Formats: sequence, C-alpha cells, structure tokens
Amino acid sequence: MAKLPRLKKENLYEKVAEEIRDFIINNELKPGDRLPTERELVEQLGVSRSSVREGLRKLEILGILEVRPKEGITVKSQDIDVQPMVEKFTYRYKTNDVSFFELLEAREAIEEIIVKLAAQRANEEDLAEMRRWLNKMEEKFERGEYLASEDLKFHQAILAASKNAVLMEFGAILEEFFQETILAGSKASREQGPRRRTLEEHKELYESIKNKDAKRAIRVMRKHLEAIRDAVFQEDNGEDKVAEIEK
Amino acid sequence: MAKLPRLKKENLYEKVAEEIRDFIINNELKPGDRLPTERELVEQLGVSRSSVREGLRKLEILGILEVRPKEGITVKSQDIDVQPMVEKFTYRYKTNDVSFFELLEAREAIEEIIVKLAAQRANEEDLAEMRRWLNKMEEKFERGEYLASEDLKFHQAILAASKNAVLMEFGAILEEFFQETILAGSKASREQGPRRRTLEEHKELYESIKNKDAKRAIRVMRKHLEAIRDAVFQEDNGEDKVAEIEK
DNA sequence: TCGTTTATAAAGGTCTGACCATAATATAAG
DNA sequence: CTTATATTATGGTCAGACCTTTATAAACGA
Repeated sequence: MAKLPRLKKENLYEKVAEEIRDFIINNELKPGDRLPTERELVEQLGVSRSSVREGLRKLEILGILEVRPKEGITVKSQDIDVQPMVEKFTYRYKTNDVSFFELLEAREAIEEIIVKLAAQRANEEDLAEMRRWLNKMEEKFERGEYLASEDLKFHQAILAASKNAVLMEFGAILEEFFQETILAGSKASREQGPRRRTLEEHKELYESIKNKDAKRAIRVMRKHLEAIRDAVFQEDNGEDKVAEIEK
Repeated sequence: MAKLPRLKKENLYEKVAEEIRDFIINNELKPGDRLPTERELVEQLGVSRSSVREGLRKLEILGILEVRPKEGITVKSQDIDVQPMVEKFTYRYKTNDVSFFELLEAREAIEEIIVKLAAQRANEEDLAEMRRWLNKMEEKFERGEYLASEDLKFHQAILAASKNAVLMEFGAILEEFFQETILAGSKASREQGPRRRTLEEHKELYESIKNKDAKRAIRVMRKHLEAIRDAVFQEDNGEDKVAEIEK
C-alpha cells in the first residue's frame, strides 16, 4: 500500500501567530503601529512566554512584524523583506536542490514581465528614481568604485515601476540572490570592461522604459541578463554549474 | 535630514539557524536525515534551549527542517512547502497591501511561462501524472462531487513538468493562494456549468502539452484563468475587488 | 510461537520565573 | 535650557521543571 504522509499537529505557537495576525487584520493596524508587549500577550492569550515568542518569531520571519528591544513589537511595512526567501533559495542552491540554470531562467522570465509592465506603467516618480541610481552609478564608475549596490537599487526601481507587488517580491528575491550568492566576488563586477557595458545597458534600459518601448526594454533586459550568465559561466567556479545543467 | 533605518542586531537564534543550516550543507545531509536532538544541540552550541528552539523554528518555517515529537529533527524534502508564503500573501491581501488584480496578474504571467516550459519539457511520467488527475476529475464530476483538490493536483503536475523548481515554487504559492482564499466557497467551484467548462479546459491544456504545442497551451491557460477571473468578479464580494483595481 | 496488550523511555512541547542588556525616558545637576 | 545621570520597561537569554505523545520494548495471553 502506498503510504500517506503523516500529518503534523499544529503547535501552540502557530495558533499564537494566527491570533496575532488576525488581530492586525481585524483592527486594521498599519505599518509602524505597536502591538502589546510580550508579557501582555502572555496574559491576554493565556499561554507561556516561549509560545508567544515562537509565534512572534514566525510573524517576524514572514515579514509581518518587526520585533526590537525597547521599540516593542510593531507592524512591518511590506515589500522590503525578501531576506528569508533569499536565504531559502541560497540553501536550496547550495544543496543542489535548484541549479544555477533554474534560478537564472526564472529570473529572466520574471524580469521580462516586470520590465514590460514597467515600460507600460512607469510614472515620473519611478523614472526619477531610476535616473537617480543611474547617476550614482556614473559617478562611482568615474571614480572606479564598485557599482553593485546602485545596480541593485536601479533594478528595484524598475520593480517598483511595474506596480505589481507580487512580481516585485519574486523579482527582488531573485535579484538579491544573484547579488549575494552569484555576483559577490565575481570578476565581472570588478573589471572595468564589463562594468562599462553594464552601465550602458542600464542607460538603454532606462531609455526604453522612459519611451514606453516595452519590446525594446525586454530585448535590452534579455541581453543584460545574458551578459551576467556569460560572466558567471566563464569563471572558474562556473565549470560545475555548466555540468549541473547538462544532467 | 533624511533618516537612515535603524539596523537590527542579529539575535542568537539567527546564529543558531545559520549554524544548523551550514551543518546540513557541509555534511551533505539529505532529506530525511536526522539532526541531533534539541538537547544535544543545546550542549553542542552552548546556548539555551529557547534559542535553539527559535532557531529551529526559523528553519522549519523556511521549509528546511521538519520538527516532530519522537521523530526528531529531520531535513525536509524540498519543493512542497509553500504554506508560509501563502500565509504571507493571504495576510498582505487581507490588509489591502496587494490587490486581487496584482495576484491574478502575477499568476497569469507565471503560469504562462510554466505552461510554455511544460509543453517543451514534459516527459511521459509528467503526462501520466496529469492524465491521472484528469481522470479523477472526470470520475468525480460524474458523481457530482467537488473537484478542487484534483484541480490543484493537475496544476501542480504541470508545474513539475516545467522542470524549474523556482518557477514551480512561485506558481505553487499563487495556485494555493487562489485555491484557499479566493475560490474556497466560491459559487464557481460548486455549480455544474462552470465545472464542466473547467474540466474541458483542463483536457485541452493536457492535449496541448502532450502535443508540445506551447502556443496553444498558453492560449488555453490564459482562457482558463480568465474564466476564474470572471467567476470571482461576478460574485458579491467581487465588487470591492473591482473598486480596488480602479485606484 | 505469535499476536496483543501494557509499560517504558525519549523526543519535542509547554510552562515558570529568573536575570541580562539596552535604549527610551525621567530625573537631577550644571 | 542643556547636559549628565538614574530609572525602568522592553525584548533577549537562560535554567530547569513538567506535560504529551509515540516508538519501542517488555509482559502477557491465546
């Protein structure tokens, strides 16, 4: 007989998390609003502090709450907390559960949609934000400094312009992942040649979005990501990643 | 002056989680493998049980570990744990941080990519799995029963056929979300008419993938999701969702 | 001998209460 | 009024106890 998976009973901390989450929803708490202190929650919910803390931990990891000493427990502003998911994918990447190829393929697919939407929906504000990071990149380039963080900010400005918080989150997860795991310490991000090329591509991307030219924006984005792919694949540690894909 | 966000110090439980995660990676533990017991971890890491437990909680929420009484702490098999992310989006949906429209738009975009890849990559096994759930749906339809769970399984078989674990995860999150939050209790899933239509669409989807006709598969998927959109929008509670989109 | 029932023990789950570290706040000093 | 100091409330951590469940072993009975 085929076996069914054993079900897991719900722990108390799950109920605590659920209760607090519903409390936020029902009372329409907004980002920054404060919740009762841990000890008050213990009293109100009638459970121990450990259970309350584990429940809070869950909501913190999901990016729903922020917990800090003296500040108390506050509702977190959304759309900026991709770290846990990035960690998850980093883990899955390192355990060979997902390949470099799958991650890049997913990123390419999602970025294409996003850049298309961005070209359709970007407003003045969005464009100004992109322009801002583009300028910073140029400055830094002149001074021969690293561009990584501005690069990321520029991409995130495009995400914001897509006006879709869901795709934005998925896109941000993958961008962060590549930034942290793949490109950190990559030759491509240090050498002058590729960096100039990156800068040019970003300018072109910006222009296409500004002109609402979705087709061109997609083309540029595709080229841009191909460049990343090539850069990584050419490096020493790129070898086993190629092997990974063949299987 | 613009204010910088206050940084948060890393808690001990974060370090515990990191340490255990690295332990899994370095020792190449596989799904099902057992880790030391909580008490042993306390001893080895030299921290209190609460810190260990909060660290384990994090890894459990990320879907890296499974923790159950008597069974101990085991490495979890991947690609099946979207629940926390579904909860997160449900929360964001209920707090009006993301709209129904954004969720559906994201789903449509991701499903299109997935179905395209599935049409290119589905093997016999994948097709058999789809066929299997299609058959179950037909049986149940004859008996006038609900199809929801088989519907979900069928879609998940398509996800698997895409051979991209990342897109698979994102797709699964959104499918689960719609299943749980939007379609549960929806008239559309109960009435005979729409259900027949759903069944036909799924058959067509299956045929397109089987024939490696990506173009047609995308077309059918698009039509299928439009049907969901219409069904939900026509319902009572669909009103405010329409309003939501206008803004 | 084999199956069933009953103990045992070990795992995570929960609780209690204490103390620690830190930063916001109140208070006192200049 | 500003600056230094003390207070205190907050989350963070610890220690140890007991609870609940269940895999396993032991005892029992057919």
